[in-house]
Amino acid sequence: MPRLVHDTSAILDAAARLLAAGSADAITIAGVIREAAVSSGSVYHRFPNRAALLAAVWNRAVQGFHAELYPLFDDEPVAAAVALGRRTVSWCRDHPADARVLLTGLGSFEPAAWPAESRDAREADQARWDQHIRRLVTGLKAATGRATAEILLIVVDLPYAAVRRYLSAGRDIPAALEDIVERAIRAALTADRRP
Amino acid sequence: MPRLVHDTSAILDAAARLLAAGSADAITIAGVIREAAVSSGSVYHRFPNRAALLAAVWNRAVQGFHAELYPLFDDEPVAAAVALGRRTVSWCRDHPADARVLLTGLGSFEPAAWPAESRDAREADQARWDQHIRRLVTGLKAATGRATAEILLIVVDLPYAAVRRYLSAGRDIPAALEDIVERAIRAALTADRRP
DNA sequence: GGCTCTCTAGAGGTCGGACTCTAGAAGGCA
DNA sequence: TGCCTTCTAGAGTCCGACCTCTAGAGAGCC
Repeated sequence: MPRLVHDTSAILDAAARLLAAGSADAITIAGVIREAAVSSGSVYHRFPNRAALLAAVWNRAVQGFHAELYPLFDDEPVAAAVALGRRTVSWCRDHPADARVLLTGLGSFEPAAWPAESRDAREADQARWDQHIRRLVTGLKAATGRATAEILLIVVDLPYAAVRRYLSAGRDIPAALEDIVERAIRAALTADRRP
Repeated sequence: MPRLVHDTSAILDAAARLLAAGSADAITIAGVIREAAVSSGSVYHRFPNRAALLAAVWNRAVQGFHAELYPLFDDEPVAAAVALGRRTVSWCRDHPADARVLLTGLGSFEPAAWPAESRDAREADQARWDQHIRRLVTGLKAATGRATAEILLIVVDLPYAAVRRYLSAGRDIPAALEDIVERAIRAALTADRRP
């Protein structure tokens, strides 16, 4: 009988909680079994191995994040950059566990061991994301005269840096951080450049 | 007979290399034994356990980094902030393995399990570093009117974000990055603020 | 040469985590 | 009611990592 006593997302939630309490290697099958109060049979019925579980944790987090940001790319370049920075901050505040997953970085999730379908799903989303970013960079080059490396620092890396300080320490993200990020992005994108 | 066939720093170098190839949990005693071509007896003669080895790897990296930056705090605030940003970039280029150690973050090195003397050494250096940062923040508040959170983002987190993109991907840090970081810091610290 | 003391080599003990396997619980359907 | 099919429980195997322990190598000193 298809009973489905346990919810798959509850297992992923437990894994994300373990990660928040340590590193990605804190996500062990034994740990998930304890944290989610589930048997090993239930875990292995859903995920063929630990790598597939890690892949599911990562893909769920990154797809949720991207889905919230995609609509913001439609705006005019500088406005889009500011909106992306602000929304990055607020998304991290609203989804601290998934934010910790992204902060940890793909490399810790052993993507080389993932099953093919997890890898394909990730690459499909990554390609779509990269395409959005490339279009935005092109627009910002025309609007501000900055080079690619400079734009990526201001638009992508700076909001990441803003939230990292608080997420990695387990502290709440200050309410003023959106304004701080916006000011920094605007200043770095629009200030006069010295000769 | 005090023979000292193996150098302790060679063991730490091997550990840093293992970290660069993966996460901090890639630093296993078995891995160090292989990577440094050393017996387990030699490792445990120097370090009572794995936590002490991790502590030595972390402390060596962070102390080397801080030692290079301390002299730069003596300058006038905005100039000091710019110099710190530039030197952070160049230090990471010159010491990629240690830069990867710092990038990984203290939390991955299980500081709770460290022996007391490693913990004391870390806290002493951290206190000295915090004191320098606090003085700089005070100076920058007076010079620019920014709040603490905004200054920390611009001065501390932004240079970190600039190098992270390249270090985590294992790519070389571009020669232009110092200039990019300097422009971003100056712009964010000195631009007019909207009401 | 003998003695000491530091350091090394490497065999094993122990433990925890990944994964397998089998018995069975329980809804839907004839 | 009895069968099928999905899902669960949990015991058990295997493997790798941390750490211990002992025998001994080799410089310095008498």
